[in-house]
Amino acid sequence: MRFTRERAEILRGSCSAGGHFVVEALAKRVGVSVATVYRNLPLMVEAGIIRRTVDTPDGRGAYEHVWGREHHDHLVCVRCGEVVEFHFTALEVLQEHVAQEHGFALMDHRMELLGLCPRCQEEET
Amino acid sequence: MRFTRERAEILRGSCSAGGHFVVEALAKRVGVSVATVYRNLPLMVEAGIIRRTVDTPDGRGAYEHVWGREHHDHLVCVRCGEVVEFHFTALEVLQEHVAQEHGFALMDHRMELLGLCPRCQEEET
DNA sequence: GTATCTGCAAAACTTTTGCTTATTT
DNA sequence: AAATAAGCAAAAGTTTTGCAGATAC
Repeated sequence: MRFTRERAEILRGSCSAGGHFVVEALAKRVGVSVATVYRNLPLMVEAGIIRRTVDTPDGRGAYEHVWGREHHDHLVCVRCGEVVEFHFTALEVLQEHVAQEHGFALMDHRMELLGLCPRCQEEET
Repeated sequence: MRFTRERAEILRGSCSAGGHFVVEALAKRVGVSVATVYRNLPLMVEAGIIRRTVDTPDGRGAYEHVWGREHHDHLVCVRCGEVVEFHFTALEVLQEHVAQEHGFALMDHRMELLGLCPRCQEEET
């Protein structure tokens, strides 16, 4: 496993822009081909540096950089698309509880809360 | 908004097979073109009859029928893909709490717990 | 009868892959 | 030097769309 310029760029690029990205934009931003990004993403996901999120309403894969960051989940505004990160330990404790109740060994989770952000609620008049 | 044979088939078909489906399979099963399924899904999602889930590890859109069913979320086995539905009110209460804390008007959520199902844990020897 | 819907085939996109050239070690 | 990685371009998939013919109302 080599440490190439492209991999360095992908890592660096995935940190900026709030850590959230879609493949095409990232590739363009850091000047690496999409093929290379697509080939490397699974490795980085495997390595725990990046994880796949579910943020895009359209079908595109969205990812985020999680290297050295606290785990968090997302609040997403269904109107304007704003994404707010949150972390709430009690939720995770209950998730663990549910998993155990069903005999599952919990490894990860994905959670998105969908609603209207404060700004869009006002415009909702 | 007309009630066509195709729409009836899509609704009927979305109930069977455990209520979970991907578009191509549903279309084939009920004998309706994929184009028609794709055109109708958004309407049915809007109507609250169907919702988009996140079950497929590959990029395909997965859906489930939720008409008259209790709300639930999913435990997914990362090895064999088994899906178990669960509902745990306390989790939802906390989600509402988190949303309010950020000023969001919560409308929906998606949650998947990923882990190893009991059977795959045994084989994990 | 007319407005709405369906199916087909083409188009638009996203993601994967084969192969050649470049680069890391 | 050898083995791995990148880029390009083609391929494989999924989802969307234009249009002609069919259908519900």
